[in-house]
Amino acid sequence: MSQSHDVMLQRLSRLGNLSEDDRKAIASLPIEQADLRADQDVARVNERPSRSILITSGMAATYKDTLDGKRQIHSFHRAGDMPDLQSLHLKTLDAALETVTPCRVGFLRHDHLRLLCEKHPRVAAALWRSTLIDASIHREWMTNVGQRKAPARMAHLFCEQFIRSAVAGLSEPGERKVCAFPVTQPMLGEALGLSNVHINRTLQYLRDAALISFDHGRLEILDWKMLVDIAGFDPTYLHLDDEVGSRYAA
Amino acid sequence: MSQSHDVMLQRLSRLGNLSEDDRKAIASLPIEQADLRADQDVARVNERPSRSILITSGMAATYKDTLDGKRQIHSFHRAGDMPDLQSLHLKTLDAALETVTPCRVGFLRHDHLRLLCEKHPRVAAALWRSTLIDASIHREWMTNVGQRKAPARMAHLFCEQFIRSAVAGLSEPGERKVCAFPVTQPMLGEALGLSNVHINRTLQYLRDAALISFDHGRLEILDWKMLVDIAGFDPTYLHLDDEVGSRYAA
DNA sequence: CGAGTACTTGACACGTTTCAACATCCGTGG
DNA sequence: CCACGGATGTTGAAACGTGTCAAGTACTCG
Repeated sequence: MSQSHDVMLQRLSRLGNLSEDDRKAIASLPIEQADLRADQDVARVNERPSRSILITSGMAATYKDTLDGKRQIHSFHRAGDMPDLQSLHLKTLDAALETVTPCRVGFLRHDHLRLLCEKHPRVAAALWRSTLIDASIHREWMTNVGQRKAPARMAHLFCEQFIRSAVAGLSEPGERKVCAFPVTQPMLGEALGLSNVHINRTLQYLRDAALISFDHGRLEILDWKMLVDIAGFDPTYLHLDDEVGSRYAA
Repeated sequence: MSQSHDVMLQRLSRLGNLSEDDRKAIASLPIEQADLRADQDVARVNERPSRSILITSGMAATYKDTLDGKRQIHSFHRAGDMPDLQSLHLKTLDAALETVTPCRVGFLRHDHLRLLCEKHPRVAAALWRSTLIDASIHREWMTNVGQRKAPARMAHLFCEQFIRSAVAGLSEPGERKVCAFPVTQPMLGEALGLSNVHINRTLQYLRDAALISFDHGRLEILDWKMLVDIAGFDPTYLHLDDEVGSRYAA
């Protein structure tokens, strides 16, 4: 059992009620591991992959380029995420995937996954559920970019990223709300639909209000309540377990 | 076999290769039909539904309200769409659903759907695929709202809506590109993240450029090539069949 | 040490929102 | 049949948020 198996088992166990048999099937799934450098294209638009990727460690992002040279980041992914699982049932990739930091990834062959799904309906349901949560996050981002002004939009992203870090067991231990968020300001802009200049100024605004600190890829949330308030943040869309979710409820 | 069965069979056949046995199973799925008036809430955020909805005729929209009273429309749905199919594997609804026109809908009980999925993996795959296409559309909308200016954004929506209408067999026959798109200008604004005033002006711009006509809920695309160009539209994200898709390719 | 990338700042331009008023359409009841 | 009311569409002017341009600083990596 590789580190990838471990990460995948943990994630799927949280996504559904698996039997011992299901777990064994996952554990014996062939996974090819690889280590990737930062800022590498992992999958490109219009490709027709025969395998999907599991992030085992590090951070990656999915995005889409516009014809006129802009791009929109759709999501930041951490250990346990399967950013292009959709390709299991959609021939053509409609979004690209790149590493943000150095990543360890696992490659899951589609034929193996399909067999697994057929024999283990609960695993299939968990994987399906995973893609449904991605869609839910997309809906929230659409709402974020479409309806909120820069400060709220950025605050919202920070709230989400901290929770996702925490749930993946990656936030720093202790009282304070600290996690890695190793993105540049231009990338923040591409995620939020704002220019890098405006990102810079909005960051200053949130910093000056003593709500967050953010540098060297490290995010600390100094005033969770206030940040949630500014963002209009409601974690329902992350579809966390009831106990986990209530910890971050508005 | 009700009209809803008919619509569902057509849709699922297009989403996957079904056997005769699969088709029979779908045909014998219990579906409760209902007729709804326009502007009715069908499902609300935070509900925990035990059934999903199939649009059999008419148009509906999914959306999300912001805490400060704005709202973002996530998608417009027509015959064959299952706008809250996600609830099959996500307990809590994170988006609401309302009718835009009078609709005939079919209610699909989750327990029946789960049984169907377990016994008919190809049907399961088709349903899963359907939710994955929704997610893909979400990604494109996020990109649209985040990166494109008003005219391109609106042009993009019109391109998509015409294709979805056509694929559902709802566009008017003949050479000209005409379909029903029965939404008000304020609703357009909620879909595109623009104020109703600006929607009005952008509409005038597209009309004056002789690209579209749009009134009384009827959309005609007068210059498809030019509209696609302005929008930066690429239909890949709709994941149409190869033959159908190439008809609208850039 | 040098070069490129990220970050920061200021001034200005532009797209979009807001506000307010008015026109038009449509269904309903008098 | 017409009068009415409410929602929808239209217009103008001003305010605001965000983008663009340009220049300079500070990192980081080779």
